Amino acid sequence: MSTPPRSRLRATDARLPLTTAAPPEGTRRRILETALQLFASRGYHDTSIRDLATALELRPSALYAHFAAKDHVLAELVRIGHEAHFEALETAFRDAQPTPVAQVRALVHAHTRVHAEHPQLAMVVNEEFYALSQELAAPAQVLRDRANAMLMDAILRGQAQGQFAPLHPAITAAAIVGMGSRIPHWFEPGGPIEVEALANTHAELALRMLGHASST
Amino acid sequence: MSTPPRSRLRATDARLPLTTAAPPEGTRRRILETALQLFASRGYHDTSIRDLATALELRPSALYAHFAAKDHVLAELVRIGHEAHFEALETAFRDAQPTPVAQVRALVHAHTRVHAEHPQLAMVVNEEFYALSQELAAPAQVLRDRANAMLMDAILRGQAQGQFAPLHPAITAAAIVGMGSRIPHWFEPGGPIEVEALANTHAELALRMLGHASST
Amino acid sequence: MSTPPRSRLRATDARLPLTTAAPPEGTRRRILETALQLFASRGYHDTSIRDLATALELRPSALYAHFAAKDHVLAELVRIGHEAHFEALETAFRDAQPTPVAQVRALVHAHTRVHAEHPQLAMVVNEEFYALSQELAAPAQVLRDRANAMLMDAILRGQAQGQFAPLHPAITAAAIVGMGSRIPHWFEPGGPIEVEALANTHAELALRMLGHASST
Amino acid sequence: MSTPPRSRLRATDARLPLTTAAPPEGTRRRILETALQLFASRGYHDTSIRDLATALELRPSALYAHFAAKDHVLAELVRIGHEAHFEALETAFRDAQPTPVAQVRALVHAHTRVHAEHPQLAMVVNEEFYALSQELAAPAQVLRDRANAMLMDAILRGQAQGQFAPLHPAITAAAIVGMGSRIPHWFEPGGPIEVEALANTHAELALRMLGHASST
DNA sequence: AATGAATGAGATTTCATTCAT
DNA sequence: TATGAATGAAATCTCATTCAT
Repeated sequence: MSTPPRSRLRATDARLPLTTAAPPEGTRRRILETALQLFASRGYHDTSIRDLATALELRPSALYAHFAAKDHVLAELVRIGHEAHFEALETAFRDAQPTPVAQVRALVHAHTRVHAEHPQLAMVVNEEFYALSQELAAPAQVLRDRANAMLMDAILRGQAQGQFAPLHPAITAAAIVGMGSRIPHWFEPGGPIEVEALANTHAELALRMLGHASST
Repeated sequence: MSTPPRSRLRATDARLPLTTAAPPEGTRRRILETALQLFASRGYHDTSIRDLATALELRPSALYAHFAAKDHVLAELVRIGHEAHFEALETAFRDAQPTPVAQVRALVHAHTRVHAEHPQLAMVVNEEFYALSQELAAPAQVLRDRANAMLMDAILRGQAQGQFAPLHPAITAAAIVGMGSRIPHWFEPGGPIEVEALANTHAELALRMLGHASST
Repeated sequence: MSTPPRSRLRATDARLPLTTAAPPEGTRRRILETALQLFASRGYHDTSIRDLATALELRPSALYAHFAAKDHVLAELVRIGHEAHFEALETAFRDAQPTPVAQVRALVHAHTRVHAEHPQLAMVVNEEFYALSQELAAPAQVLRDRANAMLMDAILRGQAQGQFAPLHPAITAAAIVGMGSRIPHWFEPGGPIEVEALANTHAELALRMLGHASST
Repeated sequence: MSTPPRSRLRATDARLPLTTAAPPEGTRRRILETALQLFASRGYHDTSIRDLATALELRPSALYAHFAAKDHVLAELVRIGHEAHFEALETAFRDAQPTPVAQVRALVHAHTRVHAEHPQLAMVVNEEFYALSQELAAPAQVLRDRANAMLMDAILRGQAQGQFAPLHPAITAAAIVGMGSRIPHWFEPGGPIEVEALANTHAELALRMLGHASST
């Protein structure tokens, strides 16, 4: 933050609610909500403890009653984000018809919804993840790998069963996952595009990329 | 950089050459090359002038004979990156057959090549752009908008001519552009995937997303 | 301060008390007292935050809990000085007989006392005022203008009533005011000249300059 | 100088000619003229070698072919100022009738002229003198003391001869000298007051302060 | 006489954090 | 749970100056 007036934000700086994976109320929750907003719009390294305290109308030292250090706040947000994401994918997968097409559709739909409904969390999870030490990032990394595996697994089963004709499964999977990651960079909640429409469109785009016949 | 031992990097920290849009040699060029590497792997705000000077085996004050301020180094990299990107797209567009399909294929191919051949520059251009003041970012923003317009224009012409059946042109364009932006996050130059293969695959994926008939 | 050994001081470096317009006690008061001494003897621009912190047996960063920036310390001293000066003049004017002669005598007497009793504050107020931005200097400028107006008004009334025969009112006013401003450059508190004697002498000199008949 | 926009100047920043005590032409002269302007309006410590070089359209290192160090530039200006001042006083004294009244009138007239015609030099001589080490200031200090002695001597002779009735010779001398020193703080060359009128007025004010009978 | 590149010291200020209260 | 005061380290940047050219 600091002195030079930065007018452009990376992401919306609206005050968005946290997911249910966060603590329900109290100062700890307020800190997380405010940090989320600041980390998303200015970045972790460009947000100081003083910026955070100022936005909370607290003194910097007060934060240390709730978090051991600045990076623990980020780690908690990253954890919350990954848990919300993973749970959404797991639920979608469990509720889908047990076919690769249905599963990919469900996974991409859920992946998109999470990114569009929680763009700040998605921004922090995707862009500020690398500011964490390996130790603090580890729990999130596990979920990240499992989520990717779910999608890759469905793609490969679909290919084996002849429903998909991917040009290159790994490249295509990266493209599909990336479609979601980019959402907070351009999507505006409350704008002209509905979250549900976006999720459906992304699901169909994924199937098109995979060469699924009926998706024209 | 700071204290906490960060083992994971955001992008390759290999020493990659700059594009021809950069100054040919001398200390200014060395500063840009080194800054590119550091900004790409650790981020602009997590790279200090001291880190940069140390990597260059110079004293911090020596940098100020070449750049007025830290953000001017970033601005120059962002400018170089956008110019290289824009020139690649322009050349590809000019050399392509004058049909929407050929043009989209050429644009996506070029877009992908630039991101895969200059992943550090792509990372800095895409992720650290927001650290610049509006004033310093303005020249790059112009090129960014023009590049997006080139693609969008080809998509809409293809749709009008019946070669494309996009589900939603704006969402699809964002997905296509985003495919490139994500490359430095996962693609390793010199790894198992060739740049040319990646570029061709992305071009075909784009046509599939646009619902181009023969791309199955 | 810096390297070159400066042996000569501009003003006494004795530790003089601040006026009652200053905060009564605490670190903020200590900072102001020490800054006053340093700014008066070495000048604002030649006194670093480190010099100030060293003299206070504090770390430089500790000062920022009390003042937002170095120039805010100067601005506060300038404010205190102007308030003490203006109040002294106002009180003297109020308590004087309502004749121009008595008023000029009272104003010059008070003006002189303030400069002789607070030579460091007078030095900082007169010589370092220009180091402040217009914004920070504004409150002091208002008092300065009002004080000058009080004197000028009395002079012009005395002239209109025939008690004064000034050669040139504006030049004479500048000379009278300047007599006070020069005090910290030569007057030594505790030296051979008493403050009260100096104040009386300056008052009579002012009346002589104004061509007041009985002042021989 | 530096970043914060300082709008108020201590003295006129017009480009005024140097006295004949300065080198006649060439870069050394240009440096002195430009330094005079900057030191007078912003102060010695707030003017950097870079500021000076920039104003001269030279590189900072070029200055070192002409002056050994920054303080040598100031010392030279201080020397020039004191020589011009002392010569003016000496000439005026020599040409005056050999009476205390005529000598005081001549000395004050010359003292005033020098300050009014060279306000920048007067400002630097009076306010930045203290930035010099004792060694560099010594030659100027000699002239300063001799000039004060000339005036004090005339005053005491006039008192002994009954032409002056000073309330306190030392205080009065300080007031008379101070009248001149204050000139650059308020007097504007080319403004409504002529230099000659100012010099005459100051001379009469001095005689009034000294209690000279006919000066009413 | 002037330049470009560099330096070592130091400038002001901000950083995350601690600790007594 | 929060505060005010303080700290040590580090941030960006400027300083006067040097030196090879």
